[in-house]
Amino acid sequence: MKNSDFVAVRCEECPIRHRAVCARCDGDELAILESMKTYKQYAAGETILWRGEPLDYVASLVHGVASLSKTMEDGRTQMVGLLLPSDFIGRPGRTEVEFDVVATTELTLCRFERKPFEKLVVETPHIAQRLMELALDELDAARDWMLLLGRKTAREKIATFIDMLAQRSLASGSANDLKLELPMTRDQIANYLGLTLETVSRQFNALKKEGVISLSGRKEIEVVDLLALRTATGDDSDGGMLS
Amino acid sequence: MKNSDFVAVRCEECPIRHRAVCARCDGDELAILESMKTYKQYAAGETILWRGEPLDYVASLVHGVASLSKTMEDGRTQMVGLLLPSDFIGRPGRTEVEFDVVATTELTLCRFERKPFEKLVVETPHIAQRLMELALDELDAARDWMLLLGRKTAREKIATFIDMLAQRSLASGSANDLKLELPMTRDQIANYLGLTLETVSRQFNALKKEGVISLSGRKEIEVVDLLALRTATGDDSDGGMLS
DNA sequence: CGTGAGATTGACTATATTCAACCCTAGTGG
DNA sequence: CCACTAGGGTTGAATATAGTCAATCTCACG
Repeated sequence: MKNSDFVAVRCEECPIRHRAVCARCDGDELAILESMKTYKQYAAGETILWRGEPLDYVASLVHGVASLSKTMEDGRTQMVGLLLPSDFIGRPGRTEVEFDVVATTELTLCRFERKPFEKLVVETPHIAQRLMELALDELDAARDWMLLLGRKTAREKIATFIDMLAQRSLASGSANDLKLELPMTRDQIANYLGLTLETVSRQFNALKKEGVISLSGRKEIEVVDLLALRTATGDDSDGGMLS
Repeated sequence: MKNSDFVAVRCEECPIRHRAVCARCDGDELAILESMKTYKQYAAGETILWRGEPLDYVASLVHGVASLSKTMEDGRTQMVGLLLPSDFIGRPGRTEVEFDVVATTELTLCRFERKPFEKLVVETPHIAQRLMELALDELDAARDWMLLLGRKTAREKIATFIDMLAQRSLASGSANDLKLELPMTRDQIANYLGLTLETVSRQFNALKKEGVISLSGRKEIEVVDLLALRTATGDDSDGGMLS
């Protein structure tokens, strides 16, 4: 489904109903959220929030992909998070974010005004609990990424990145052939992995030459040899035989 | 104060009373925690929790320093968090940790059995809210560290590390000369910064040669030129003039 | 005072970056 | 319908930065 096809839906039919911040809500709670929400679309490349900008809305990502990134004075940038459908933007008790939030694909947000939402969080343990879980999931993801950034080789970084996309594709139950669409340009992938875009390109083509993946077009990847890919991530010695 | 001198205290007199998970608790809530808590000491180098081990206790770090680290099959390790006094170990809804928790100095924990504590969290919004804040603080710290790991040079990493220690020393109100004690060995610092211990050593001595810091003994550092140190972190162009 | 873990230093190497040229290809307008 | 163009991607050569391996030093401790 293309993002531009998206139209507002009732919460009960929302594709992220069971995973977003509203996951634990019962009917009454959902009705309140329903009355508060507004949808907003963004085009690929558009900045959703600038670092330091006051945070008037919080939101759930309905579909599409967004990135969180930090930039140094001299222009070096590092992506510090990747937001996928059901992920949450904004946090209780903070009035601004200290990174940029950018749409890497077309995307749709389900937004709530921050102030009323914060009031709702206090009154609704189901939402507070789910927010806590989401924050802890992000923390786990950040820590895995720290290991990647600090200790993995370029090859392992690329393999880990592709494997992550593959896992997600399999988990989301869609076609279980391993054809993936890259949600980012080489440059953005480089910023995510702490590499340069040239190194990203070289490693993609090295894996292709070895027959681990195949590439076609700019954003299509197919995983040809999942076992070899797993081995190349450096994460485990058995190439993921247990999964 | 040496850790070994620490003896159990009443919560009201606890050094981390206003920053730990109990920060928002009123007298009644504090009385409940008081009745549940037990103190436990660890020696420097001792492992507090192994990755994957079942989590029977959660705890606040009363004093000393602990580290969270992940290790790859081939032995490469990356520290993914540094725990300072008032930081919390363990999390609601998870029965194990997926990193090792190690004491880098002598330290004292204020422990609670996990099950009763989780029950208390549900019944006590003051604790749940504080846990959320602590989790978000950790998330911010992790993201800053991702920028460091992914994009900073060895020199910038070392300067950032020393600056962080200096900030903390100033903040904790202790003597405002900039003499610091390193809470870790070169090897541990290397694991924190995504470097090798040789590179850590070389960069420390380069900064010393340039007169930015001075070193004496194994763990004593003095910041001689804070402005130069700030500049060397790469974080801002003005060397921190506004602070 | 001796010992050993931790730290330093040096020489060499490897990996990824930098700089530069060139190549696709999707989208545009003639 | 085709040629043009620009943004993204690839490839190569030279370089730089941090890693590796190895020898030596030094401090803190018994």
